[in-house]
Amino acid sequence: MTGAPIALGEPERQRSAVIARALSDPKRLCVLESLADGERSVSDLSRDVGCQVPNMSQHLAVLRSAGLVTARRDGSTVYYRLSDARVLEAYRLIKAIAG
Amino acid sequence: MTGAPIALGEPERQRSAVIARALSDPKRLCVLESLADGERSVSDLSRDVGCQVPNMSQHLAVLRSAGLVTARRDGSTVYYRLSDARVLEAYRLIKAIAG
DNA sequence: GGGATACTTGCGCGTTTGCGCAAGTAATGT
DNA sequence: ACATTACTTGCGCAAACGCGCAAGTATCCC
Repeated sequence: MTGAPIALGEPERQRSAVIARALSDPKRLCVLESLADGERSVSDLSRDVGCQVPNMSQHLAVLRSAGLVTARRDGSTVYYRLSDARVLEAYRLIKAIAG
Repeated sequence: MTGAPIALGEPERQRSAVIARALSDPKRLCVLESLADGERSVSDLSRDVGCQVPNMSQHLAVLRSAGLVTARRDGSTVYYRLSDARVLEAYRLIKAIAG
């Protein structure tokens, strides 16, 4: 027995929370918008979003560990792309709710 | 002119970020699940989720200020309900992405 | 190997978050 | 008025976040 009220499905809620958290920063949303057109390098994104490269790298790490983006290495540059079209779906829905 | 790269649509991204942030906590997601069946009082939710009443009140304040839930007072008890069906839509999408 | 470019990681700092607990407000009943 | 129930708000603290900056790793070219 659990003892706790609604322990069932907790790990699933936890993973959902991680995804929502990844979406909870304007710069990261900006990244998703840029990636909507296709894959981009870290420096491209850094330029698009308007932040320093290390900062962008950290934001991408958050998105990546939430499973929202995927990295592909080509030579010395790393290209990121959306790992799932539903991510944009979710963002659009949230924007719609935001009105 | 802005000077900053992608300043356009920033306020909209900000509002979207606030909504995503509201969805980024397991207990708050749990609240949404409870509210999916209809309105519930603060103490009901506190029991469902398994936390203290003041803590629940704070979580509800986050959801409310993000515009995801609405409060209705009946006598001394306050009932909360989802303010928009699309909120559940968004949660379902996120769960789907979480796999 | 040496140097340049592209990205990641570690560190320090100020801000925000979630929590428990106490105190405050609001409405009901006696 | 007093007590009770229902909820909100303030406070203090530990943990997490976002950021800038320096240092590290990786890849390419000469």
